[in-house]
Amino acid sequence: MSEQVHEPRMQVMCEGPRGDPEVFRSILARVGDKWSMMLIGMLQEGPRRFTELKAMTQGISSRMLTQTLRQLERDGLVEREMFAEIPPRVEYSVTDLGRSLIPAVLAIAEWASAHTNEIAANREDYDAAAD
Amino acid sequence: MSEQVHEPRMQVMCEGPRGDPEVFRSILARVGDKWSMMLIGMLQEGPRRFTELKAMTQGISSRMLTQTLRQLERDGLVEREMFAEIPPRVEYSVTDLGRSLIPAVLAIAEWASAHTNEIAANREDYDAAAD
DNA sequence: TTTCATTAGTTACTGGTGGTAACCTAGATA
DNA sequence: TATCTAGGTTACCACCAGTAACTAATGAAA
Repeated sequence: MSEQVHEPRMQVMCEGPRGDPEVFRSILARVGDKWSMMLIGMLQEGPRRFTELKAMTQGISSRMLTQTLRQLERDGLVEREMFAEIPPRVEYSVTDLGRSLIPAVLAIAEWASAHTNEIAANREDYDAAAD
Repeated sequence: MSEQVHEPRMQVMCEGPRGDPEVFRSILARVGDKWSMMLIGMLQEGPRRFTELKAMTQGISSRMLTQTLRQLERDGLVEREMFAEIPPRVEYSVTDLGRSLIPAVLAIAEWASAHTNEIAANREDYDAAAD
């Protein structure tokens, strides 16, 4: 009776995807993750070594870089190739699946970029109004 | 010399947006947030009261609902209207800014939905390979 | 032969935050 | 007097993102 029917396109946001909702959530969380999408962006240009990525991603720690790359690898968005050399060499590259994610992320990133100042202003107003 | 030039469209993901990078980051983080986009999706159909939202968003606690709505309000994505009645009545609605975010989020959500099973399989393979 | 440098990490620790359960307010109702 | 309602707040705990420091293995340098 009081049950509302969601628009079909919104359903994916509210009710759930075609698979496990928890996996779905974790994918969205990965997009919002501080480092993940930055790394995917960097790897788009070609394979990179651990130290290169660490240098490009200024501010990231070894632990966070390892952790983020491992998660991306686990999801199949990034590939890791290890060479048995001394000193060790490891190359990371983005997979086709990872590449296919980029346009969608770019859309969000561009919205965010376009509205960053507006939102910053909203926050200032809100905080200022808090008497 | 060895400096690589990023594609301009990727720049927004790696280097930064047109505004404060921290604000930009926090916007991406909000998209990845467990509840935020779900609430925006629900409010798209029209204004909702606190208790309605709590019932629709199964699993959320009062504290988390308050907190998430406050953040969305602070960013200017959601509006809060309070009526001086007893018992109190509060209505939340999505703003134009909030509405403008939806298509971009939908693109991500649809990618996630389409690849949920593939990624779940990748994770199983990865975990199984961990000897 | 004792250092040092290099690469790709790991380990111990800590602060912030997501989440639960219990409580609060003010008036109407029984 | 006790209970119900709506829309929260408070006290509390557990987990996890993030930092700083350390490590393994080897070749080169002194």
